[in-house]
Amino acid sequence: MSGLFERIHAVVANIPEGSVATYGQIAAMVGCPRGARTVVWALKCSPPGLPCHRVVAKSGALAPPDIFGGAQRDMLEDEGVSFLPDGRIDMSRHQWLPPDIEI
DNA sequence: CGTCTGACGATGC
DNA sequence: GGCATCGCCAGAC
Repeated sequence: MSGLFERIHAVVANIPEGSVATYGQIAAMVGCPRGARTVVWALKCSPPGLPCHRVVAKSGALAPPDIFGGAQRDMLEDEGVSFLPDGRIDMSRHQWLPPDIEI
């Protein structure tokens, strides 16, 4: 795990179904409290199999439609995530509370 | 080494 | 509460 890059992927891979994490939250978990944008970059280079659709903005807003072809909301709803009328995630219900910090 | 990129976050208006 | 701006970080070139 030499790179922050790989730690970010490890954390994202541990987000359970039915929960979501924010960019800033993940950044903090890997030791970069203000590295939200680094997480964005890391997800851009995310390997296949990584549930990057479970990473959203702190406000509950999803990624732009072209990123997941508009399927992000479907995938999340399929996992049990509920949405507000705004089209944003109900963060108070679904934001991931990590049981243990990933090293 | 300087510059650019990114799906953000906090702040200020 | 929504929008604009600045800040922030790491990897690619």
